[in-house]
Amino acid sequence: MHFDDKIPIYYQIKNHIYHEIITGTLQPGEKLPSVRQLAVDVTANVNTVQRALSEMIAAGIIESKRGRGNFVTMETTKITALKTQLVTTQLAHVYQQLHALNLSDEEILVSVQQYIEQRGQNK
Amino acid sequence: MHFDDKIPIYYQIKNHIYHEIITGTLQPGEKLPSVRQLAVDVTANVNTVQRALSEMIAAGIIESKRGRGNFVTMETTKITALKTQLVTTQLAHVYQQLHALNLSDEEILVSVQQYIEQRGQNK
DNA sequence: TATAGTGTAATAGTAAAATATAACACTAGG
DNA sequence: CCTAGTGTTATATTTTACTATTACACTATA
Repeated sequence: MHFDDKIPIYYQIKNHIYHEIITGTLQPGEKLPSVRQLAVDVTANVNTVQRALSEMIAAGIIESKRGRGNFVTMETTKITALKTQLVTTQLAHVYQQLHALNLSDEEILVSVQQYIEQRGQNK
Repeated sequence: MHFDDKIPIYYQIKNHIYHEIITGTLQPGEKLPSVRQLAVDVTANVNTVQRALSEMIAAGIIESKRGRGNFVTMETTKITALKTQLVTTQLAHVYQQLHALNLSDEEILVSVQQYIEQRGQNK
């Protein structure tokens, strides 16, 4: 797995798994790979994976069953809530950043639109 | 200055000064505060500030004159190029993230629009 | 020419993340 | 009951960013 060296690995692992849950790669109730297997998958240490998992367990997205494995929550409301939370975080961040670069609300919207259009052409 | 503990301080300082240059708080050719003063301003160490400055110097945005101070480049083309580069980076990042959350191009655009609208109301 | 202000760099120490490794606790299945 | 597979935890070590401190190099000016 590719890591951004400006962000803690455990944090990136957490985000990675969250994405898999939200996109349905990991279904509600599904068992995750074992922590040892996950460590191999993402090329990180077991303790680092465990730290990521611990936060997801604390957030109620993952349920841990000792001796059996880690499972995605069956409460789909939690998952949709997670998605909106992540989306909002992203929007707030980019808005704040572009605003700090002196772009008006209108300019922000247009720049997003243009980025998407231009991106469609280069494909 | 407020720091995000998930991102290196020197990196945040660099971004902070870039923003000041782009918004015109720091004009082309203008002298920056001394490294020691900057360290006080942003509540960080001189070496950390210096690391941020070094990268900006390497990027050609800041010119360093030993014994005199650090100065914003007079080449305004470099500054406008920097702005577009920073904006594009932000757009690419948020697009990639939202796309990874399974949002279509259309949904991304709408969500940005809604975020801005809703934000206007809460003010 | 002396001095204050500037950038630059080196050293040593601290803190946090990540690693390697091992051990412990529990579960399921043969 | 034993064993393999699971989560959990602990220890020691390494790495990196950051800090504190000091020293050096250069510039302007009183």
